[in-house]
Amino acid sequence: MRISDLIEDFIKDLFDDNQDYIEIQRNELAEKFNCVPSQINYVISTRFRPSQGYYVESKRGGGGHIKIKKINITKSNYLMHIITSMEDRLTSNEVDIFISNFLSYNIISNTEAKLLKVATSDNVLIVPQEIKDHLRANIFKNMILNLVED
Amino acid sequence: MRISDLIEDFIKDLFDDNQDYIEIQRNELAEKFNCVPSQINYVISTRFRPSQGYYVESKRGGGGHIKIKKINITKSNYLMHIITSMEDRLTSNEVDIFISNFLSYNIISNTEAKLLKVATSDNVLIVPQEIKDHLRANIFKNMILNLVED
DNA sequence: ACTATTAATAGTCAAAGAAAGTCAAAGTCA
DNA sequence: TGACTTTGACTTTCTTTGACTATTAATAGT
Repeated sequence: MRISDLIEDFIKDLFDDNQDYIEIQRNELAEKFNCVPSQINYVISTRFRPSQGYYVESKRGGGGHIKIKKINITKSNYLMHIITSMEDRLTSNEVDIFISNFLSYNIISNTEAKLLKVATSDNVLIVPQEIKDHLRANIFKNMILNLVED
Repeated sequence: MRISDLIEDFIKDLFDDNQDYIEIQRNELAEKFNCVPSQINYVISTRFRPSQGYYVESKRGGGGHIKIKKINITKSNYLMHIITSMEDRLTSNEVDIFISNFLSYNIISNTEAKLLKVATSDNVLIVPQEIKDHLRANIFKNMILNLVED
């Protein structure tokens, strides 16, 4: 498994039920995973974006830290937030993150997750590169929209 | 025996009874068989198609891999039969008919029906007419494939 | 107290690395 | 000859690394 994935999982595990935010120290975490500190930034910027339901703030200097907040949600709020803040292009990587977030928030079922994943996966969308990410975003958005009311 | 056949057999042997999917690394496998990496793609695209009961996804970059999922056909002959006999083009009308049949046989839930419908609907598939029905068929097949085992 | 300096953090960005994908040409075989 | 297979050059995507920058807190000087 990739280091970035391990770090992602580690951070997500830090959230327990009552916490809506967690704090980490970049260097400490980097040391734990034996990577360069900037890899933590990479993980955060690819997996904890606002459009993925997270809000991040940080402080430098002594006692500095990175604070990651989960946006507070009901199912339909959350999905609507995702839809409205989503770009009109999506890579399959981004979709993966969305889906894993949806699952960890328990707002979709495993079957629904699979269907979302399949309908937007690179192998299935047999169209030219230039339009693939746009098509993917469109399919994804519309599918989610249909999950909102359930 | 052809190299492609050997690779095919090798991959199929990786599935043992409890696994429903396996992961390979393209370069590693190519090395094992002393062939160019792209031959792995050839094998996958000719021998592990949806109509043959396989679903494939992959990831590039460090830690990348190819994941092949095998559908357990005995569980749902009906859907598998549909998939194998389906043309590689589908109009949205045809999709509607399939879906309503699935529903009346209680093979899929209402939510699943909605997701299938949306992901293949004309408005959502923003691609040129000439390729729309083909894309639709591909999405539909792969989605159903992933419903087979639930 | 007020300021200057140093140490402790975190951020940025681009290059290098590690996979996998594509496509078409060349080869093989019935 | 025509379908299938093999090959390889080129492309794309994602991750890892590291040099350099920016900010803040702590500490030392005045």
